[in-house]
Amino acid sequence: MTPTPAARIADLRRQLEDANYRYHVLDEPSIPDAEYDRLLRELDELEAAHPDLAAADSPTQRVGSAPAGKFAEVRHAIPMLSLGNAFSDEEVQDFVRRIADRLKRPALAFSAEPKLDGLAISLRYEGGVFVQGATRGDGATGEDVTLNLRTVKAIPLKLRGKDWPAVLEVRGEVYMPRADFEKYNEQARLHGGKVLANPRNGAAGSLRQLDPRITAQRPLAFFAYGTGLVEGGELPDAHSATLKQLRAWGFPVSSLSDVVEGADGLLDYYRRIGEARDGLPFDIDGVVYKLDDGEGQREMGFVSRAPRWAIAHKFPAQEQATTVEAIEIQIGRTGAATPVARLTPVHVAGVIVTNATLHNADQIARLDVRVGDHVIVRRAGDVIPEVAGVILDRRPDGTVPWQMPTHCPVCGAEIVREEGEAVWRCSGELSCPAQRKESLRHFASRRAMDIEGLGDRYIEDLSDLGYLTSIADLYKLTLDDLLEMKRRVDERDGTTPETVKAGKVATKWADNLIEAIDRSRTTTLERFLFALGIQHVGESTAKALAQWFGDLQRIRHLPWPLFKRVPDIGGEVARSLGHFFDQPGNQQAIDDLLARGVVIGDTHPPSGKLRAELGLATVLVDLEIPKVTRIRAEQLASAFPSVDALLDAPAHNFVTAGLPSESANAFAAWLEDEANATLLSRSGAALEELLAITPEDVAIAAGPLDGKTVVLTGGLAAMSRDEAGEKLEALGAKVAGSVSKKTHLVVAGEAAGSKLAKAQELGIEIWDEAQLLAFLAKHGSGA
DNA sequence: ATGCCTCGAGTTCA
DNA sequence: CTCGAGGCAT
Repeated sequence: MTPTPAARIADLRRQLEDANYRYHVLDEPSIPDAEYDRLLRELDELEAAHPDLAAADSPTQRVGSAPAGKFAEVRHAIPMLSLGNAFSDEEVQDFVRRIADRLKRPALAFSAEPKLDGLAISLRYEGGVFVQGATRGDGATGEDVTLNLRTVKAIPLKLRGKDWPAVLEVRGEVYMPRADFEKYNEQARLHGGKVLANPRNGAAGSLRQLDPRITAQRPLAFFAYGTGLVEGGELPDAHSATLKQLRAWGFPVSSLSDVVEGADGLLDYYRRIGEARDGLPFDIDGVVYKLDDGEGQREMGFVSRAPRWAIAHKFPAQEQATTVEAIEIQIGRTGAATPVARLTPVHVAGVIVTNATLHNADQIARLDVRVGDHVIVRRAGDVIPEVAGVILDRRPDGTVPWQMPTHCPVCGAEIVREEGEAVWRCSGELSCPAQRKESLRHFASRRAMDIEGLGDRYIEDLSDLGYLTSIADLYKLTLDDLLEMKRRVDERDGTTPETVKAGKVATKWADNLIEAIDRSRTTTLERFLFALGIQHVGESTAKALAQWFGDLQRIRHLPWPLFKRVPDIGGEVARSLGHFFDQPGNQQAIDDLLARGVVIGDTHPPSGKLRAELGLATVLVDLEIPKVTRIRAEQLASAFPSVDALLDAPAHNFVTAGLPSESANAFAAWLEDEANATLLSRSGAALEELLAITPEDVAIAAGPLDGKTVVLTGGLAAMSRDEAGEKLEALGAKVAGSVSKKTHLVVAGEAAGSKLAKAQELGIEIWDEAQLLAFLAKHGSGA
């Protein structure tokens, strides 16, 4: 028999409330989401059909409709207190000692719980029904956000069980679980909505929405941690028992809450939670300790607005709010204009942060960071601070969206962006002092020419005073130049000249620098190529070029298409190389370097592999001639004996060679261009030259690690990672920078991080340092 | 075209 | 370390 509507409604409400309770309080979902939605819809329809049976505490009534004009003020009957903070073990021990002294009791039990990074609120229940919710505000007065809080499913609209006080105020924290925060932002980004800065701000912003329907869209959750006013009923004396009671009434209470004894117990709890911190589904900024027994609490009382019986023990902050004082741009070696936020200094995770990169203009636009904004700076797993988001609620009036300047702040040249690229670049090239300095810095760096002692300061001074205009000038510097420079810097800055102060010792740095420069004169081809700072040519590409071509003279005059024969060099990198060597200034610099004594020690003939790769057909393909595909190139190569024959041939001969007229015409048209014809001619000549040389026999002794890809991570004690890499390469291994499916072996040193985790995930063989050393020793290259 | 996998480039602070 | 993008395999 069908139940009466009233009975069905009551049944549905009970089922839905129960599902809510199991989901949010017990953390044990009892019915699938779809089933929950179906029941909710059925209840909604029944209530609509029977308005007389509607009720404010029905699960359908969480989302009201009309947006309120603004929030009313709510005076807290019992103020919402703030807590004292402890940042060190000593402060916690002091806290415990103070209580023990005053209460004359040595053994003290504390209720300890994680301190959620959310928003403190107070919930008022009358007769077991939720009637009002308010923010903490200044502690005495908050804002009435009842309608918004009703949408938070973890907050019961009606208490469970029985024997609840006539009036009950429950205090707790509204927060946004991390996973939901990520999911929400992903959606927001996808649909161009507002991205939340972090979970805490997400929760705060959501509760302050004037339209509860918006709040209902936000994934908010709640934990209860205490009570306020209680009338017409009693709560247990101990805090831990109160939490238990709250849980029974239907409030979510953190399962991490615990009762511990004494200072040692507290500190142990702190460490336990600290270790679990990263794995928790929500953000916490510390733990809270409360004296567990109520009588003791009453005896301890308050200081101003904080209880003497409780304290918050904070973790070092991973995130901090600060303000953007300016957004400046920095010009890199390649001219890349990187915006950097100058911040009001803040402590984040142990260091003072004043700068944070904003990556590029797109990133700024995405976050909409403006000068004057309050922002959140994060120093997460890694070391480098970043701006995680903007606190829009606190944006001052009159800010304007940031825009990339049109001209370089250093040299005044235009700042331009290549089609489809994310980075803007200063077009000043080497006429831009910033780019020149960065080139010098790169040239002198450890992995390039390795000039010890030529730090940023000297590069700055030497180039500002005109001693260094190009990298080649380095090898022209004399001791006198350095001393003169130093004297002029002292004069300029008004500092006391050290030469006068300390006599002979002060010239030591200059001697050392001259010697370091001298030492760097003897180098390897790969270091030299890397040091030149050619765009897209890093260590790895420089090494490949050195191995394949073997000689700077060959490389510096090579037409760009031939670079493409080297694995991992494609059109972009090849063109970049060609462009670099086409600049007379660069060729001059190379001549100067060689003339001033730079010696490249490891010149050798091109590799045999290169010869195998070379041919007229490949050159034609590499030239990227429109409509000339591999097949067409091969037809041309077999019909014409040489490049010269191609250049002399009339266009119709291409058709005779077998090309369709479309390709033949395109090729002929391409050849019309003088520059193309020259490039083809030069490529042909280079090809013949290379083929004429007997290639180096690449008889590589079979190493134990041939064909294996190895990744090094973490710190090693016996040697540096670079050294270990060299030794592994000597045994035939390819040393890669990141772990992927293709990695065969990961060597994990001290404090290995994400790469080790990834290796474990992929089930890749992992060695510790001892295993590595044993292996190296066994194969004759011990430490 | 699409989706890895690498490499290059840029960055902070003590 | 992270992001962007070049190179290459599918």
